[in-house]
Amino acid sequence: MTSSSAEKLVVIDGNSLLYRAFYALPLLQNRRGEYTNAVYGFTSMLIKLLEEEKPDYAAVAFDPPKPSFRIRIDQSYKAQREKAPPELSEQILRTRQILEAMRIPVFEVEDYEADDVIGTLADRFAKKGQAVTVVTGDADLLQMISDHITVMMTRKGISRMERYDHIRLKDEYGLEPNQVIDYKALKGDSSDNIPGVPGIGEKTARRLIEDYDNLENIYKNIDRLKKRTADNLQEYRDQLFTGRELVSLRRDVPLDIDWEQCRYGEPDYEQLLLLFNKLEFKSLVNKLKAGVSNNTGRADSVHSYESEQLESLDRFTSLLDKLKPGDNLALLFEHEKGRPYWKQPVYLLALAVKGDKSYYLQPAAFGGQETDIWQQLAAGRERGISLLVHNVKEWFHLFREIGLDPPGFAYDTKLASYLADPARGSYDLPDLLQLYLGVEVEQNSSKKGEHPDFSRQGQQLAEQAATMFDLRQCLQEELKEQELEALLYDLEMPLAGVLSRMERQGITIDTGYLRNLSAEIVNRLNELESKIFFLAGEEFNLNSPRQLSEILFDKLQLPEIRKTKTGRSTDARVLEELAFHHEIAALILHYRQLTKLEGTYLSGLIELVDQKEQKLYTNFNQTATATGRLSSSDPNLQNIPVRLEEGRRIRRAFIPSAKGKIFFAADYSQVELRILAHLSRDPILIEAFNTGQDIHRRTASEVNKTALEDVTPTMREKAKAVNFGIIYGSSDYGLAQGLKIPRAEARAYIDSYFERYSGVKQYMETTIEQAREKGYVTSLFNRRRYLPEIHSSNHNLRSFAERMALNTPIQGSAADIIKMAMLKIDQIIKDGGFKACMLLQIHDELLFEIEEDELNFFAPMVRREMEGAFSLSVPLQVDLKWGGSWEELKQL
DNA sequence: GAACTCACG
DNA sequence: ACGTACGTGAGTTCA
Repeated sequence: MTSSSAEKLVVIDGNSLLYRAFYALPLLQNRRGEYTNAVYGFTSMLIKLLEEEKPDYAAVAFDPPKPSFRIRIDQSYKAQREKAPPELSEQILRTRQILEAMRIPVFEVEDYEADDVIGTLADRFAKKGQAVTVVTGDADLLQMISDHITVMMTRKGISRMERYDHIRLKDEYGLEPNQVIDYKALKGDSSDNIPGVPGIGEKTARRLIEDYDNLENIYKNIDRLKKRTADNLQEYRDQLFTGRELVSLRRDVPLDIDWEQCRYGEPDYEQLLLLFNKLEFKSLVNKLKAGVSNNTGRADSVHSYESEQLESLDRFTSLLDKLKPGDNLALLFEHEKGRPYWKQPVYLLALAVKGDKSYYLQPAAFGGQETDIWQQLAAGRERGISLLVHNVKEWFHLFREIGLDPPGFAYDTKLASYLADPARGSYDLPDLLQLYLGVEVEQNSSKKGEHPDFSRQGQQLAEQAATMFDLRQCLQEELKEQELEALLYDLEMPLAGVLSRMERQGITIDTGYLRNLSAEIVNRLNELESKIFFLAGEEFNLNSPRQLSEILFDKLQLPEIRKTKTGRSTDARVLEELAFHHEIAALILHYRQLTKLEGTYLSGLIELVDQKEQKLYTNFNQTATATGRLSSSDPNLQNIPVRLEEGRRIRRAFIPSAKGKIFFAADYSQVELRILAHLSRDPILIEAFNTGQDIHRRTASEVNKTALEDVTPTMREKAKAVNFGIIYGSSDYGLAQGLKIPRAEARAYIDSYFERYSGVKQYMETTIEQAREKGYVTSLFNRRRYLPEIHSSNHNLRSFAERMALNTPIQGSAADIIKMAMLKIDQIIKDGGFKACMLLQIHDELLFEIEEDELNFFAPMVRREMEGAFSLSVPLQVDLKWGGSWEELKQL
């Protein structure tokens, strides 16, 4: 028996556990499409084992890729065994990386199996009089059991393991450890291709061993056996002894063992966390973190959560003065509530010094000296201190608001994490800390109206600041791997500066005009409402689709065109149908149109106009879309009506901020189709753009196989819809809806398109193929979007992912290009002494307000920079317009 | 908070 | 047999 003072070795049968994990768990994948089930199962078994066994030493053995010496004893040994499926083999490398991060040595010896290595390790360790636990799913290893060696066998799935010592072995199998070999040789093993002896199965083998102890003794007493058994034993004697040789573990594998290297201590937490995050093992990340903080002394070296409030400017100054060039400072702050957010006072600032303490302070408490704080931070940057922030755009705002030039910021964890995975829902710091580091930060628990506890909030923010260094480390490695660094440093981070200027500039609104328009629309709404109620024969809530559908389909018995998830659809397309049956439908359509205008764009916008400046301040969100586009919110100025005349009148309220200024707009023409031409290298598409043809007309002529001159307006309209469809991922159903034609006809258009544009067809096919292979697609600038559902067995989800795979490189590249152009133009405005201001970006269009007399210089510059932002295999074309309001822009 | 509808590119 | 065009944000209703 083992004495309590003895040290313990855990030695693991790597292949056995990995196979077990693989088959016990469903085929899990991470969002990149990498299979992870075996790694996950293996790792969680390993962690559980280490927790329970608390070994002093640990080692793992793997089978080498080539067959062992046993193949020379018997050519058919393991011959029938199938190769591991690729979904499993691709997980071996990751498993080894995990073991490396856990600092557990891996043994793999050519010409020997893992079992032999385990036998040798266990034997040598046990000979020192110490305890060994062998972990496996393979009963062969039960032969190792001794006073010093026990075997943990995996059972059912991955959650349970059972320990075998010689008592349990005797109880369950009726065997002594050294009898395991003879027993198995007798009964055979189909999985290792050990034939055994015909007619002898588990029962007989067990009885024979029980009665006669070993093979030699069985043969000595062969006369006492049943004739049939005896005959078979005689006939298959050679085979039986060969089998025994195959089953016997070697305990003399030539190994140089340095036991100190096997000593189990601290894993490399950072490396392990990084791996778990890549593999998306959320529960293990949490477990690891929990383990880390339980492990006393370790928590402090991972994160220092100590923070101190700075009560005076002197304390702040001396803190900054102590910092040396190359030091890192993480910064977070919080505004008071209000709009626009960047005009609100900062009530809390938190700082963390890398490798040192963190601090928080209340800038307003320093009286008139608040500006000094920001000045000193900027000066710190000048002295070579790296500033690490989360959402650099807010910092640009902060400095501009107090009239300082913003310093350079070294890293933005928000933008970095967006590039690492732009489809994620949230980029809030606490969420990222949870996701990447498994850190559960205390969230501000003060409820509305409750007085927030400043020091508590300060400590929370300081704690978050302190963890940003580890977050940056993770993100830097991830971005380097994905080659996203240029996109971060040269595009998104500088763009944040441009966006902050645009947001600050705001856009002037003619509120009086908007109010008049609102009044007019409200009047017309009232009239419409009365007419509708009269036709319906009763009053009801027109804004409720539910009540409306009761009126239309139950009371008026109009035909139900389409269903929604929960009821009968009443959307515009349905109402257009119904207009053929009843005059109420057209009125409702008009009502809907006007309520939208009134609610969202008239009274909705008026409320948001800054009274003092008569301006609207939008937010350009840089981390909102999965494709790389910007979005605009509070208010959204990227969806101001333009298509219908009635809505277009809203734009008349958007005016330049002063006399002598005009609006100037520049928009890319057909940018997405041009990008498609470039990406697909389709000769027809390229030629059409290179010769400056009307692309929809050309498509119509190709698809209908008619001469360009014979294309009718209807044909062109349909071709336009087809071109849209192609960009969106082309489905016949979608095109049919867009064109209001039968699906078969839509199918025919698409087929005809792909017949002519075979380059596009091929591009689509290879794009989907690559998405499947890699699990993601990329834009021109290497912006990446993961599409985990491309592997879904659900047809619907998979088709969605395939259309995203087709659309994202196109939409994303267009976003890359206009962002690049914005950077260049912004730079030139600053350098060239232009008074122009960039106001809005609407995906393929930029709106500026400029001095009337600089139009002649400014316009060609903008065209040059936008068209030259990136060189495609077709020209980029930019159309220019100008005017006195956003409504009346005339072609330049 | 989900569902529906609708404004934009 | 399936049921969808791609990407957003905002207002309203209703459970």
